[in-house]
Parts: sequence; C-alpha cells; structure tokens
Amino acid sequence: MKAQRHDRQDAIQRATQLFWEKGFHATSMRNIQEHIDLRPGSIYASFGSKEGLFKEALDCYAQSSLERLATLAESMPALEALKTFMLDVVCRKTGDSPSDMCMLAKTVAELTEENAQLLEAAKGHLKRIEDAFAQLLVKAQQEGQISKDKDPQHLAKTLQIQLMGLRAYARASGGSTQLQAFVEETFANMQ
Amino acid sequence: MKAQRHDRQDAIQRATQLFWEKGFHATSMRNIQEHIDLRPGSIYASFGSKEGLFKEALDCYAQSSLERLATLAESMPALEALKTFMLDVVCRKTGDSPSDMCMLAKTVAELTEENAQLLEAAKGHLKRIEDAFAQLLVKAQQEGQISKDKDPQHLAKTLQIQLMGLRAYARASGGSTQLQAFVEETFANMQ
DNA sequence: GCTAAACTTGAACAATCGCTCAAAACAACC
DNA sequence: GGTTGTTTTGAGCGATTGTTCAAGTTTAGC
Repeated sequence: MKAQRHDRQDAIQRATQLFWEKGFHATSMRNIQEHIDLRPGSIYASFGSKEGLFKEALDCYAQSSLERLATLAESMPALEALKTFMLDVVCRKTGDSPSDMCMLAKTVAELTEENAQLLEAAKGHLKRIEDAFAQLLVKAQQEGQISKDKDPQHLAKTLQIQLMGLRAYARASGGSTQLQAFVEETFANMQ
Repeated sequence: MKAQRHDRQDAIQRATQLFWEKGFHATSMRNIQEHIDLRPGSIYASFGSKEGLFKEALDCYAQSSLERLATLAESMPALEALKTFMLDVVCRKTGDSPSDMCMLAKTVAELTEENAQLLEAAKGHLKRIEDAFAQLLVKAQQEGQISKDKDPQHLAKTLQIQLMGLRAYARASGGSTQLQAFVEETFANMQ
C-alpha cells in the first residue's frame, strides 16, 4: 500500500456532503473536484469512478449514523436513546445538515437498476440501521420500557417507516412544521 | 391557440411515466423523444423546456392522484376511502407502476434550489393532497367514524407522513415486506 | 389547386458529462 | 544529490447533455 498525499477520509467526507445535498446525478465530478480540491487523476486513482466514490460516501454516512446511535445508547437507556436519536435527526435545524432527508433514503428514491450496486448498498445500510434499532428495542424490553409481547423487528420497521416519513415530510413542508409531537406519538403508539 | 398534430395529453402521460421511474436528472430529453415518439422541435414548441415538461408531468400525476381519491370518496364512507386509497397505493404490485414511491415525494427528495420552481410545484401538490385528506377526515368525523376531539389537519399530516414513510420503505425493502398491517396500525392509532 | 399559416423534422450547436494519460512534481532511499 | 518509484497535475478525449432553427411537410381557407 502507498500513502497518498491527500487525506482520503477528509475527501470522502467532503464528497459525502455534496452527494447528500444534491444527489448522485446532479453532482458532477467537477463539482466534487472543486469541493475537495483534487484534480481528476487523484480522485480516479483513489476511488476508480464516480460510482466508487459515491459508494464510499454511502458507507461513510451509514457508519456515522450507526456510531451516533451507539454513542447515545452508551449514555442512556435504550428507549431514550432511540427517541433522542429520532428527535435529533428529525428536528435538526436546516443549515448545519446538507439535507433534511436521510442520504440513504434519498439514494434509494433517486437511483434505479442502472446503478444496481449503489442501490443495493443503500438498501443494505438501511437494513443494518433497522437491525440496530431492533437490538436496542430488545434491550428496552429487558429494561422494562417496552412490553415483551411486542415484536422488536416489527417495531424497528415501524421506526424506520416513521423516520423516513418524517424526514421526507420535513423536506416537503420546508421545515415549517413542528415534528417533535409526531415523534412523541410514534413512541406513545409503541407502548 | 393552434392545434398540434400530436396528442398533447398522451405525450404528457408518457413523459410522466419516464420521469416518475427515473427522476428528473436521470431522464434525458432523448429518452423522452424516443418514448413519446416526437422530435425535439415539437416537444420544445409544446413545452418550452425540460423543466416545462416536467412541471406538466407533476401536474398530471397530482391530478390523477386527487381524482382517484375523489372517485373512491364518492362510492364509500370517507374513512374507508382514505384507507382504501392508502392500501391501494402502498401495496400495489411492482410492475404496473413506474415506481413504488410517490412521484411528488421523489421529486422533493431529488431536486434542490437549482430547480426552485419544480420543487415548489411538487411541494404545493403534496400540500393540496394533504388538504384533500383533511377534508375527508372532517367528513369522517361527521359520519361518526372519528372522534370530534381530533384535529383533522393534524391527522392529515399523520397520513401524509405514513404514506411517504411506507412508500419509501416499500422501495427500500424491495417490496418484500407486507405493509398492509402497518396501514391498519396507522388507522387504529387514529381512533 | 394555390397560398399562407402551422406544425414537424433532424442535423447540429455549445456546454458539460465522466474519465484518461503523458508529463511534472514530489518523496524516500542510498 | 542523484536515482527510483509514487502521486499529482491539467489539458483534453469521446460521448452526451438541453436546446435551436432552417428546411420540409401538412393543414385550412378560398
């Protein structure tokens, strides 16, 4: 292995910002070249193709999401961590985040079979996040916060559906709607 | 006004199919030229630009959605119409429909301020559909199917969030998940 | 059947797309 | 400090993008 002169991880993160904001097709390699300050040769040596770079961006996004959830789960009860995660993600002020929506959901919405690999990667990450939800819900059952009659996998699906719906709605309504109440309802309905 | 030799409405519907399936950026004007069998001159004389045509596609999609809802509402109680509409839209077999997702939601997810007019058009249509939900919910209250304590506008938002979430999830999970149960839950939670 | 207006055609435009590769710049060794 | 191997550079490739427009075809009125 050889050490490139630029910071690979930093390049990925900057590319992720752009892809997250504008999507795959609307982001040109020239946009990216300017945004991460690298010439095409370096980018293609590092990532192979636009699809290759986008794949790494998806991985980067998913990993940081899972890490944020894991960090929350370390410092509070499982159910509270889930709720905090959702509130954080749904009600984040616009401006600090490239888009109101989940990058994985945006990708699944945008891409078709013409980019089958990327589509499958995004779907896989979403499934992995759902599984993380399910694990925390099991923990919440052990902690007595959720009835043991409930099916954690089913509840995890519910959370994913709510999360996707709320973030899509946030984008569609231009952030004018207060969505905290809907998150509260989601968790109330889960009891 | 002059009468063109091609069927304008048919052209829009065919264009809508393509745009709905592949999104705005991934659909090229050459794709459309082939799909609606018209040469660029005719298309640009009729619609002015790619954005103009996409705008008409959005209008076409929204109108047919509202019409389907209205038709259902004529032949059954309001609440049942809403539920039928949701089940129909969420659980439709893949293949007959260009995408699992709502075209308006896809558009709002894909586009940025670079296409501000189209973005606003899609948002407007979504709001109009939400208002149609709210109207039917008022009717459902009058019919005694829903408690008068509930706020119809709030419930309508809930329905939109659920609809967007469920359809996004349908796309992300590749149609493998049975989603009827989640629609039932949505309506159970509304009582 | 001629004329004028309306519509359609398809070659072609400038701009941009993702991407390549020879040459220049750099880094690490002896 | 010269040599070798690696990384970066940026001009530029062929393909494709949205769009235009002169020329050709069709329609309508008389």
